Amino acid sequence: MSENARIYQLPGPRGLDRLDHRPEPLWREVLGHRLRRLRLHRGETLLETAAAAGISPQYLSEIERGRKEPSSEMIAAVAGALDTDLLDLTEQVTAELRRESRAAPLEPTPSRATTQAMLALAA
Amino acid sequence: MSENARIYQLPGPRGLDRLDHRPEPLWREVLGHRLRRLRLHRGETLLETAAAAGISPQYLSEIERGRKEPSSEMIAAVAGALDTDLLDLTEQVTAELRRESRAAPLEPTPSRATTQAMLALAA
DNA sequence: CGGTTCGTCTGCCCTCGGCAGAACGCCTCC
DNA sequence: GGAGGCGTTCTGCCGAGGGCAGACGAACCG
Repeated sequence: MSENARIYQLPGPRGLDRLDHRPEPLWREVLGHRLRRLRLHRGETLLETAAAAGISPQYLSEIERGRKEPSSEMIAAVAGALDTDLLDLTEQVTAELRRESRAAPLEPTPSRATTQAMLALAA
Repeated sequence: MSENARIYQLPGPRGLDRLDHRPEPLWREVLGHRLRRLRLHRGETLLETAAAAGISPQYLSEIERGRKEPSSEMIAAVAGALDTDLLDLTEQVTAELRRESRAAPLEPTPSRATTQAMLALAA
């Protein structure tokens, strides 16, 4: 549990709760976000999931943070390691994108303004 | 319309109607398939859509055939050229994956056996 | 037949995927 | 306090492959 507490102390909600500020986030961002969510939900470390997927933990970290563009085989490998598949993943990515598009209206919602203020403080 | 007639005379249904024989197809295959469907539905050539997306027609062809792994920015650019977005695309990819998973039960369906016979003849 | 259009093949430059080692932050223990 | 362990991110770098231009093949038309 201490690991989870540590995770929540990471730099900011941006890594976990906010995607990029573009009109629409990029595929790798949403995907990565979803993969991290799944991994944390299973209570696994980068090391464990990466090992199960046959990749390095460093690389999995970058995938989750949308820093690298995983190949389709990599996506499949990580999905397998998380006991899910491409169908589930794309479904969840779709759901997340839908949530995002609803959460980004022309007028800022209170939680959105709060998040931006938090980001300004962090910067 | 002659262009469409020509398209249907391409090497086989595999390019358009059958994805890979793996338990689950790869992301780039389903995505590419979907992108080609969209483009053809709009009656556009590779040249037109590629130009609108700011990429080469050769490259778009490869993306559509699942030969190359497009970056997230490329996916967004092609989506934009096809007047769609990532949300729509992932939604359709999900739908297609669902269809695929239903179309691949343990016992072969008649259409599946027919397709395999066709592929054997083509090989 | 030659010309045109469309899609695919091929070779290649250069960007970035994927890794290993280093660094960082946090926690526990002595 | 320091040492050690753990989890994650940073950094540098080799080689895989993204993306392109030119060539090629198939189909169609006059």
